[in-house]
Amino acid sequence: MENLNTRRREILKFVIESYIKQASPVGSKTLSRIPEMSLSASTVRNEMGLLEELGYITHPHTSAGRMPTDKGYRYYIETLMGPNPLELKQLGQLKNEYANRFRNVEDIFERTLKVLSSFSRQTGLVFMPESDNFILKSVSLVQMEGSLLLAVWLSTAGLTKSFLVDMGERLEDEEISDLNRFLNKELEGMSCDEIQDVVEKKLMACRDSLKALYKRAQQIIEEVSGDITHEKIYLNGSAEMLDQPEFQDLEKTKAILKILETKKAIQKLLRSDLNMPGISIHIGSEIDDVSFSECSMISAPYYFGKKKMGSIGILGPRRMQYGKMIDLVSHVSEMMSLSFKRWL
Amino acid sequence: MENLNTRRREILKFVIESYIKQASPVGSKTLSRIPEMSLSASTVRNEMGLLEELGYITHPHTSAGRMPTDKGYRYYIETLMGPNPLELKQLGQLKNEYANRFRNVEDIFERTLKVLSSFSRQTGLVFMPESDNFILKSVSLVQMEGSLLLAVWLSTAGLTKSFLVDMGERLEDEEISDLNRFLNKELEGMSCDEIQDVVEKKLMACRDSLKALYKRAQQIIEEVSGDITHEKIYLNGSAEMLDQPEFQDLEKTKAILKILETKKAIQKLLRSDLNMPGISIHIGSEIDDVSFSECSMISAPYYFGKKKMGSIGILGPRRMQYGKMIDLVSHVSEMMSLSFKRWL
DNA sequence: CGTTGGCACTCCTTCGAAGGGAGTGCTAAG
DNA sequence: CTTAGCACTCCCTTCGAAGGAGTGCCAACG
Repeated sequence: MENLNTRRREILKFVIESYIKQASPVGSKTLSRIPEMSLSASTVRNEMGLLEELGYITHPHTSAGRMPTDKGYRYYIETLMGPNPLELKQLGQLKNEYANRFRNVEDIFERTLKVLSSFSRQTGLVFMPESDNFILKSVSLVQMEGSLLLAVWLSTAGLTKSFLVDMGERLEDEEISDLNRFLNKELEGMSCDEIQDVVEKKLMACRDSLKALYKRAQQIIEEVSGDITHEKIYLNGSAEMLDQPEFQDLEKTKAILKILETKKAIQKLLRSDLNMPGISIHIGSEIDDVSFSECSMISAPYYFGKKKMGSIGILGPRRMQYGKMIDLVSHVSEMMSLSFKRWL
Repeated sequence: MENLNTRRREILKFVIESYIKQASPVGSKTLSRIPEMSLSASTVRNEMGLLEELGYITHPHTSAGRMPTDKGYRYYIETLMGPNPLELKQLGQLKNEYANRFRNVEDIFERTLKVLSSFSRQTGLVFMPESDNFILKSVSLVQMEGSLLLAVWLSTAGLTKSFLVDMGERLEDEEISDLNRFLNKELEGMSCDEIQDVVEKKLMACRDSLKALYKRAQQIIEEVSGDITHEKIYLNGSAEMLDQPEFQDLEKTKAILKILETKKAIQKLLRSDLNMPGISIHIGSEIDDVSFSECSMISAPYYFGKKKMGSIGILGPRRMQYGKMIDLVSHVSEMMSLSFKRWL
């Protein structure tokens, strides 16, 4: 990698930054004109030829200027790019979005999604994995019509999920409240997986006087089974980024929109990013779906307390302002994580 | 309206149906070729000229065939269109999607959205209005860190919403369960609006011995205020319909996608449709946003018991198979409503 | 009088050729 | 090593011609 001397790095940097700004290939003449680099177009051409040979830049066709490759972008992000944080004003607005206390977790997710898309003007991503992160805080049972019972599960993070369970016969009010107490006592603080695995043993061992209760409890838990949480992913703001010139090609754009709508590919990527520490960046074809060869994605985890809970990110044209976008995602993930602290 | 004799109606019908199928203007020669209508192209031309004068069809330019106007489509739907229900196979698949019992309301919404978009291959719409439909079934209070209490509100329809409330000081477990019982007893069966309006009077009048409890209750209710429900609208499946030829124009397509993403316009339309009985159809410019001049929307209400709860629908190119689509929306709304019956 | 064939006309679409422009690669000289 | 010059390549836009589809109108026909 280190076969680039200062001048070549300068040239590469300028090519990339100019391309990010202008969205059109940059030629040798343009470069020779900038005062800091007092070189003739011809010299620049030689250097650019070399940079192309090394795979950092490329040509759409013979008589066009140069534009960065994935490798070029990556080198730029890792080595060339100076600090380019959000402007203070933007950062202030961003903080403002998280200034009010949130009354429930759903609002945090919603706000985060909106913030990501509106500040980046690209597609915002919020991902919550199917997880052992679901730690049961409480269960509450509500009598419904006939033999039906509604079990509302609440996680420590404040997420609720309800299940309608048919108990076979209508329970007495008192039986329900006994059951309620019992479930809460036995299951509180357990993770999703534990509830399934351990519950049988634990409940099995309970005192004979509670056997009836135990049977009921099992009935409920069976119904709920492994389905207390499931992966969720939210996308927003795809339309606005379509104004970028890379989305001129109707067919390609449609393909991207279709894949975004299924959410699968993005979901997979965010899931694997969760295993990485810190911020992940995928550039162009590094996203394995061909349709995204003109896109990049930046993601970062968010935390519930000390525990990684999920990840957020943005997806936009490969030609994006990486510095600012990385800063954005990183700030948002931090502020989002902070917002959870009331629930701890 | 009734200035159309049989032959003209036949011609209009054929023009519309052919245009729906082929997506390109239909000329007099095409019409004269069909055996049922043994007329010369010239005669057809005369009739078409008249139909155009009456505003049922139009010309993109002099040397193009005819295509329906909004008025033409409406006349077609209301008068010309024969019964054109879903095929039995499709209907079977549709019913199959609702064959399993749903374990919670969110699943019903999710499934419905998916069904609408996948069967129509257009954008599916599910709308839940901010409503007096929220009838409180139960509240459950959960102790969180410090002085925080999480209040989980459950509606009769099985929707939950949670609110984190700062009580100022940490409550005793017993106090919480008293409060819990109290709230449930006093508020159960009340609508969203009533909770706000009546609660003060009702709680005010309570026995002195409960005054402390009352104060606490009020604290919680204030926090929750009018925000127990808010309007929700879900869209899905916009990408697939972009394959239709009307979405060739990139700029127009972008405009549509942008407006779909804000959801506002659609939301407004669905809201007003709720006041109509039965199925609503909006054709082209009848949707007041200009971007939708090439689109139509079909919506129908769904019921929770006897009560209108919200509406669902589809949005697609104006050139759609109205018969089948109306049948689809109507079946889905019915099946969705049926799915709620377990909660009643 | 409704129906029909004929015909001129309009307008869109496609195609290819021409011209201009931008940028390159190579070469030779400084 | 750097630079100026130059031929070359390829894209993009413009333009006009050709072809095609469909109309509107007119005159003739039963």
